[in-house]
Amino acid sequence: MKAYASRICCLDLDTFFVSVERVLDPTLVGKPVIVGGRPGERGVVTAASYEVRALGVRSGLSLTEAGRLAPHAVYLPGRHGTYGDYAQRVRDVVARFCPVISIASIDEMFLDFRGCERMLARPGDGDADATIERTVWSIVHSLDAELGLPASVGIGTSRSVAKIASTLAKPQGVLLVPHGQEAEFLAPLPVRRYPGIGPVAEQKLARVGIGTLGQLASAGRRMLRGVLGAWADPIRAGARGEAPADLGDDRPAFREHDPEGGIVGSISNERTFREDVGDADCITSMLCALSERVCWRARRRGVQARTVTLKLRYADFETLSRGRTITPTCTEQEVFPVVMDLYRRARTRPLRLRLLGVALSNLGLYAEQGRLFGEDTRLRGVVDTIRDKYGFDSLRRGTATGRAFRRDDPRTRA
DNA sequence: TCTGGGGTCCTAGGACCC
DNA sequence: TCTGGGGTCCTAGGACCC
Repeated sequence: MKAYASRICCLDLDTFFVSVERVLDPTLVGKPVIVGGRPGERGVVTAASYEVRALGVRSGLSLTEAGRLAPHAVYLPGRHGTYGDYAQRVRDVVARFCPVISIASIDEMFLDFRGCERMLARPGDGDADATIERTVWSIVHSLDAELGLPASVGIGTSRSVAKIASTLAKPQGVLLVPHGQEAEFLAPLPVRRYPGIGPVAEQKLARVGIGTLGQLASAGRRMLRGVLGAWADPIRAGARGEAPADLGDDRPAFREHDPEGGIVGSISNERTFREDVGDADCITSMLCALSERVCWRARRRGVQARTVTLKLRYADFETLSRGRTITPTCTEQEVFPVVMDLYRRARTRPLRLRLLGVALSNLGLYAEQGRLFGEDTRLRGVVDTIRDKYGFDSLRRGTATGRAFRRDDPRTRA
């Protein structure tokens, strides 16, 4: 039996948040549903059912605009903990069919069937592609039958092709791009379909007369480098269906750690105020809460951060960030003062604020250190235990000011 | 009609060191 | 004293994804 020609599958859950809401409340089936908040609120659509997509509502659209386009839709605030639980159930189902899974996001994952030939093959299968397609349909049917969640799958020789195929397969379909036909498959598609080409790159390409992936594939190398920079070669190769140069395809299935032993990634929390804020106490309180939250998440992951970054957005949407590299930490006692200092340096305009954010990056493995012992640590251990069980918001710090971290302040005791 | 929140990755300039 | 280049780290910002 011949081996699979580097078969990668992209499994994407259709309108995932809406689908979960419909599982929990079947009366929503067939109705126009928008997840993200209520019209008029500050925020955007995070998921839109097909019924409202027909009206022009897309995820990312402001709720105000959504309210104008679809005033009679059912608006739901969203419950991300629940969506996360369902995402895990989906992964459990998929894992029964495919041992190598790479989680791309809450509603999307990549499956690699290489090495599973003997395990999957059935007498009726014509060839390897038929085996894989049949297996993928089994997954789709299982997700539907066991969880009530529709999914679509694209199959190809690279992540990019598989991903594009999965979007074309919707709703609840499977699309396989045969090996050798990638370029042909991609050629008529607009460049924007290619993962990594966003609005800016699309505009740049449009200016030099490139609108489709076929045009991009046959564009001159030098000219393309002038437009896209270092991106040009890998994207051009991808558009030609050349999998080895395809962006991101050499990524390991799970990238928890980098080669140096550090932890890849960052932890951030940010908040847009319901109304723009100028009050100093309110700002300090928010920075305190954000510091506390990111540190709690860092401790849960067992990591410490070497970089703390403050994000600030003024009422006129001007956005800036200020960061600092510090001795690795995962405690708000150390992070909050840095955040406050960064804030004082960043806040140069008297204009009210729209958003504040705190991010931890440059993460490393947690090492219990001497300075972490003491009453603060024990208290934090208790607080963390409760929060791990009931969620971060089960406990709130009883303060609205920056004095929260003074050791002698009784309100510090959560 | 203003534009969320969680991320990843890349770029580019300056500091600093050899 | 002047003149370098290369490498790495730090910082800020931006494109992009879901």
